[in-house]
Amino acid sequence: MQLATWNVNSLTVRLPQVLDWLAANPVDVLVLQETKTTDDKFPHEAIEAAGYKVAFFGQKTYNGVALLSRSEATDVVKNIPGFEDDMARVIAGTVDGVRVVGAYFPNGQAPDSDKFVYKMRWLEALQNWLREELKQHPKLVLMGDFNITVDDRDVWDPVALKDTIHCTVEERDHFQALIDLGTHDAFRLFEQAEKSYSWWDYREFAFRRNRGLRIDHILVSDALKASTQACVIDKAPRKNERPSDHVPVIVTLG
DNA sequence: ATGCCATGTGCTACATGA
Repeated sequence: MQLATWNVNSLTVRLPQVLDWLAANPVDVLVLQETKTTDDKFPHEAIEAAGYKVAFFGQKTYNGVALLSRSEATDVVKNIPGFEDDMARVIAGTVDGVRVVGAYFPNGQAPDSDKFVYKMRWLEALQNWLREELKQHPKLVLMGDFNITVDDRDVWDPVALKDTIHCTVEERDHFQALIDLGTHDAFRLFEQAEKSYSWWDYREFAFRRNRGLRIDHILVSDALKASTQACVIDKAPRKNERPSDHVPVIVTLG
């Protein structure tokens, strides 16, 4: 079973690239972030024609998430239960016995901003919900755009970016709290090339210079760790015309 | 210190992203 996550930065713009990518990478599950479209405009027919069931949860202009799967997802949940949120950031469902949680974590803007306070509240709520989800569904995958670098290996210039957004101790402590619930950063279960990133700024030729961050992650629960066979970042779509600034991350479960 | 680019809205500039 293969599962993937991709922040597409507007599904309206990126739909042809998503369909091309799925044709070349026929994963069983793909979660999308930043679809940036309302549910009435979501391109579900094109996705279904490509052989995928799809659950989606969006809003105008910002955010928006989707869960594409070969088998239809059951027990679909949108956003974090009990956490009041104007923003469409989470979609979860059970696919082939695996609980899949796709999430677009808040950006946080700057460590001294109101948006950072919201990010911390959101992370706290996610952690509390995930603790319960893991009890219900030991086989769980949390994946998406975390907007957090796990450690300095995930940062192209850790000195210059020390304590800036995505690199603060507070954010990394929250990431560790998710790990402490009984999950594993699938990417680091395997040997990886140095300077592996999942996002590069559109400006300053950041991709060509490999000035990026690894902020898109896949966490597999304890019960899935032994069957986790590979985790890779697919940089190829970043070379497309009009690329997303993020690329897909893929995990293979045995 | 800011914009550098990209997206959506729709204000022919602004908010947001990371």
